[in-house]
Amino acid sequence: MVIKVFIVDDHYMVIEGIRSLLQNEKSIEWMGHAMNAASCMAFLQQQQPDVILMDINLPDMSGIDLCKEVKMKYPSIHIIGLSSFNQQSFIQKMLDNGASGYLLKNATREELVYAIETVIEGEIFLSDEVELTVQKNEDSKIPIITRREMEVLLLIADGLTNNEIAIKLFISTTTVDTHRKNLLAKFEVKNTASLIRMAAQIQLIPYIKPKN
Amino acid sequence: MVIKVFIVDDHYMVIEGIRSLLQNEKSIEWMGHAMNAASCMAFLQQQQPDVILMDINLPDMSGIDLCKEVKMKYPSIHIIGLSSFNQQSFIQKMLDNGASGYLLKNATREELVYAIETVIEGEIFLSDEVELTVQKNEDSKIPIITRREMEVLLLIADGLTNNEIAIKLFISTTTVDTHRKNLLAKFEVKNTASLIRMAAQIQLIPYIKPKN
DNA sequence: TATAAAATCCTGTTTTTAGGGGATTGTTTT
DNA sequence: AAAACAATCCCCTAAAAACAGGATTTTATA
Repeated sequence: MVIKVFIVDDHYMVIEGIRSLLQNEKSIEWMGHAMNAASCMAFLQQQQPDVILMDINLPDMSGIDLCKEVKMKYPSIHIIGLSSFNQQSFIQKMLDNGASGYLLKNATREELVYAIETVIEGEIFLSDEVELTVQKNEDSKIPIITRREMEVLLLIADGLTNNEIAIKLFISTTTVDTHRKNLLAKFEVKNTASLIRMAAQIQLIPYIKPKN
Repeated sequence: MVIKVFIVDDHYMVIEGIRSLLQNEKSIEWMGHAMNAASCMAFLQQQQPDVILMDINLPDMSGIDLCKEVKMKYPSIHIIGLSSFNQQSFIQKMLDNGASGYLLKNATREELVYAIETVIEGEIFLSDEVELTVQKNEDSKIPIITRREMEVLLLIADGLTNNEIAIKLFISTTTVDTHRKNLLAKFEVKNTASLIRMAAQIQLIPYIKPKN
C-alpha cells in the first residue's frame, strides 16, 4: 500500500527538498504541496492524503491552528509538524492539536521516511533532538495561557493600558488587571517589558503590527 | 563557463531542495554542502567555489561572522545569504560583511538561478520581497538610537526598573528616565510594552535571554 | 571654534502597573 | 457530583512609568 503524502510549507526550497528526498521511495506517493493554510484546506476538499507534513509557520495561519482544523474535518489524516526550531512549546501545541509527530528540517531522508511510516501505524514520531528537548524542558517554563489571557496579552503588546483594554473587551479594569497579573505569574516575570519580550520570542505576538 | 556552487546550511531539507532545484542547470556545478561553519572552512582549504549559498543561522557560528571570515581568506568567492526571514538587520549585516546577495528560502528556481548569475557578474542580488522591505523601511521609522539608549533599552528588556538600571550604569534614576523618554519618543510609542515589542521585532533585542 | 548632539541631572504631577489579598459565577474535566 | 479551571469582579497600597518642563556638561563634527 502506497502512503499518500502532502506538504504545507511556505518555503519553496523545503518543499523541493522533501520532494527530492521522497522521490525514489516507492512506498510513498507525492500528492503535491500548498504554501499556505487556505490552499491546503482547498486541496483537502478535493483529495485526502494519508500524511500531511506541516510547517508551523505559515503566512495566513499558524500550523498549530491549521492542524486543529484539519484534524477536525479529516480525523484520519496524520499530521507531522515541521520546523527549523526545536521549540518545546510549539511541539507540545501541535501534539495537543492532534499532530502525530514532529520533524526538524535538518532531518535526514531516513528520518523523514521513518517518520511517515511511524505515524501511519498510529504511533507518535518525534525527531531525536526533539525528544531530548522535550525531556530537558519538561521542568522548565512553557506558559499555558487561556484564550482570554491571550487576548489581553495581544492588546498589551499593542500598547493599550488596562483601562483601554477593559473598554475594548467590555469588561472591568480590575478584570484586565487580574488577567495581567496571571500573565506575569505564568511567564514568571515581574513586569510588562519582560512579558512582551518573552511573548515575542516564543512567537506569541504576531509580527505585523496592526494599527491601533 | 560553469559556475561552481557550494552551500552551507544546517537544514538537510533545504540543502536537498537547492540541490534538486539546481540539478538540471547545465551552467551550474554542485560542489556539495557543509552543515556548519567549521566544515565549510575545511572544505574551502581543498576547493573554492564561485558562489556560496550561506544560511545566516548555523550551529557553530552565525552566517554573518562566517561570511566575514570567508571573504577575508577568499575574497573572490561570492556569498549569497540565505534565510527564512525577511529581516533587514541581518540582510544589512551580511552585506556589510561582504555578501553579494540575499535570498529568502521561499525563492523559486528562477530566482535562485538568477541570484547566482547576478552575483557572479559582481552585482548585488536581493530577493524581491527583501528589496521591498529595505525600501519600505527606508523612509519609515528605523529609530536611530544612541549607544547609551541602546544599553538602557536592553536593560529594560531584561526587566530592570529605572532604579535598577541606574544602579547598574552608575547614573541617576532621572537620567535613566530621560533615556527612556527619548526611546519612547524615537520609537513613537507611548509605553514599554510597545517599545519592547518593536525592538524585538526589529531584532534589537538578542534572542537568548542572558540571566539576570 | 561654533554648533550640534549626547549624556547627564533636576523638580514636579498624573497615570499606570505591580503586589497582596480576596470572592462569585459558570464551564469543563474527572 | 466534586474538583479544577476560566472568567469575572472587588479593595487597598506601593512602586513604577509617563508626561511636562526644564538645565548643565561633555563629546563629536561641520
